[in-house]
Amino acid sequence: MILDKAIEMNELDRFETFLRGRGQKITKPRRIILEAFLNTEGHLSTEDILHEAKKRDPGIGQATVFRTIRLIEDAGLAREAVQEDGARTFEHLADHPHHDHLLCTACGKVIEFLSPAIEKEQQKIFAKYGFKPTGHTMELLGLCPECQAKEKGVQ
Amino acid sequence: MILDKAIEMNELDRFETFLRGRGQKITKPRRIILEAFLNTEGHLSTEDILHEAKKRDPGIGQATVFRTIRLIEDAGLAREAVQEDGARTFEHLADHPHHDHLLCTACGKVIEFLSPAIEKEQQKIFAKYGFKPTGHTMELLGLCPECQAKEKGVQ
DNA sequence: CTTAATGCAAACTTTTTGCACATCA
DNA sequence: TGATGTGCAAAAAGTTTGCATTAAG
Repeated sequence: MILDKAIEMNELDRFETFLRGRGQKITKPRRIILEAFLNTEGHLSTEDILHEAKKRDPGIGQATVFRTIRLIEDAGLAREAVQEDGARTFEHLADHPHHDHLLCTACGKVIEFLSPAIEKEQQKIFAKYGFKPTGHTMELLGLCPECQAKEKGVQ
Repeated sequence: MILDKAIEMNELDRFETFLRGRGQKITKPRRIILEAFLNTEGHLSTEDILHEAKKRDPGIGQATVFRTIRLIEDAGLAREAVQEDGARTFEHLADHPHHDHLLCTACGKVIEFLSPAIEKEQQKIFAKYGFKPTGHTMELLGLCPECQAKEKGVQ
């Protein structure tokens, strides 16, 4: 708990520094929305974030959530991660340097992984086409062991 | 032209077989929408597809486009490829077995590539977590050589 | 105090649905 | 002919914007 808090403070600080740097204000709703986002694990939809924020302060409006998510993204604390079904979700970035996703198309389970071999190959692709890398996303889709078992049982 | 037509007939056939297999009907709007989609290169938005279909038959409604795109996807002839900005686009699949994308975040240019080394590593990831692979998407984001040059010039 | 941010509601955008009519098998 | 599909328009979702009020610096 103490550790969690420490990480969160750190991110709150980063967010505040970011806002101050752009001459923007540090407001209660912004702090609440960031906190709601940081304290919830996984891939959150805008709706999830609104819901979490409302738990903390029911007066929060969704417009503010949308506006603040954009700020959190700009501050480099969140990344939009589009799901298979096209749903827009956001994931933490600061305490999650970089990873790719392996997801189960049946139950929606998400496993995060990092493959240095793949990262290296990606750099080769960038170099081959003369691109300056700025980022990448990779999603591997499949059936997790549990869902494979379930599938066999049912059919 | 003759070759194009041959490929297209082939895909139309596949689509018709798919529909027949599900007891669904092969209608003029469905043929027109598939044709509009197949004859336009690149990554199409739903709007693009509607526009192309309307060129061929102005009577086509957007609801039919949405309903038919889903069929085309289900038939395995198209894949949804979500763009950086969250826009929903579709790309051909049948004449385009598999590839990944390298895209320029400045001008939106898309380069398709295939890296056997990456494909092999991906299989290892699936195996490591016991997943049965069903697909994957990978997008590398960067600045293309032209936009790098432009950036230097301006700044 | 001054400027920016908020919450609400209305406006937009994109996608889906209901239904009377048309079309395919 | 009977079931399915179509186009239209209305409804739903999801997101953004305008504006009077509130709050931060």
